[in-house]
Amino acid sequence: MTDTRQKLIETTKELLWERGYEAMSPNLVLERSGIGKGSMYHHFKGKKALASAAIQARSEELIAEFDAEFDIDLPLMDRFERYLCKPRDGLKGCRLGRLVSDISVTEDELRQPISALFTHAEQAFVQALQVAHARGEIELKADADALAATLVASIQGAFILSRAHSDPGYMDKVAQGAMQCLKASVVLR
Amino acid sequence: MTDTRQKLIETTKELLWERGYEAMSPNLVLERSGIGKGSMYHHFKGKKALASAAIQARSEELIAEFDAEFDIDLPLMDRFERYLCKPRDGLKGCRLGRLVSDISVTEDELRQPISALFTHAEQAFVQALQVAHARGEIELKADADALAATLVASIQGAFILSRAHSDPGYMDKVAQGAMQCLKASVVLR
DNA sequence: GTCTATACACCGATAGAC
DNA sequence: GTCTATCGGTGTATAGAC
Repeated sequence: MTDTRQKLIETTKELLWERGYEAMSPNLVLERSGIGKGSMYHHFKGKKALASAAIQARSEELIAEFDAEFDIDLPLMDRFERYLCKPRDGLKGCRLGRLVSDISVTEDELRQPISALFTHAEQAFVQALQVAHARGEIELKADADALAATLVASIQGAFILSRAHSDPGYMDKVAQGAMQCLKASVVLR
Repeated sequence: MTDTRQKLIETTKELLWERGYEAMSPNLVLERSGIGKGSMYHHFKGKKALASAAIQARSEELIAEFDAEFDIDLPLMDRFERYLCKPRDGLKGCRLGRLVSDISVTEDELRQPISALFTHAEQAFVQALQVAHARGEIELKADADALAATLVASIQGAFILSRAHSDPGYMDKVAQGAMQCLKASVVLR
């Protein structure tokens, strides 16, 4: 059934988030989903194919989520604040970003959908800044490309700090810092 | 010999950097170092103890490295620039930061030396900003704590983006962005 | 399509000779 | 202290009945 396939993907998404690629095993997926081994290998060639489908699905999901939150009719700075300061569970890590530490992900082409998500966010930020600038609404004290990458990086780094210190409060702390930096770098006219 | 012990730690540091904790195995350490299994288990109780020693050593090393680069007699902004823009191999990831994605690291107390490194850097940044502020050398447009955390997070995030895009150029891009943000947030008087 | 049984490699760890 | 041999467990994958 396509239902079985979907359940395998959902369970794999969960486990990749919790444990990353290396520490996630097909056996765990089967145990948690209650699906049998034969079913899994009927739908997917192996662990890598299963993870690939899950990562692809997660990427599409997060891109849609991003658009719903950022690509919206609000003043520029409100859009950034909405994105930067939205609630995130720092201790769990980024659903996709956490995976790039796994050697099997960066070596294979499993990283492609992760790259796509970050590219999407960066481009949306650059676009928003450039449009506002072209309209004469803002003056930029920083390069739009570099600023966009830095904002995305800040959030990813916030997850790292949260997990390192085992303190979810770092998400807000960094979000505040990033927001203050952004306000200092973008002069409204 | 204490030499064997040291070689085990050095090899483990390398492998933790390359593969993280989950994907690093004692067998790999032994193979690469040419040391026998019995030796390893003579010096260390097990994989976790070996990794713990390696992480502890790496943390001390990176703290010393940080001090040599940042805690230095230069103008404030030069010190930040020195730290933010120093050459880093983005594709390899942060020698310690990359480990917090591993569930075994964050669950156990292996994360303690990693937390210590980040705390050290954050406090040094806060200290530097506060001293300069107290001396009336700068005016701060952002909270020092939040700014410090954001700078550290940016670098960690830059590693994530570099690996996700498989593009080492993101290290410089984010460093530039962070530097511009910093300059916009810290007004020299 | 789904299940159980099984194969085979590797993992972390131990035993015991030297 | 160091080595080799080996253990029990688990990971990924396959076989083959239903």
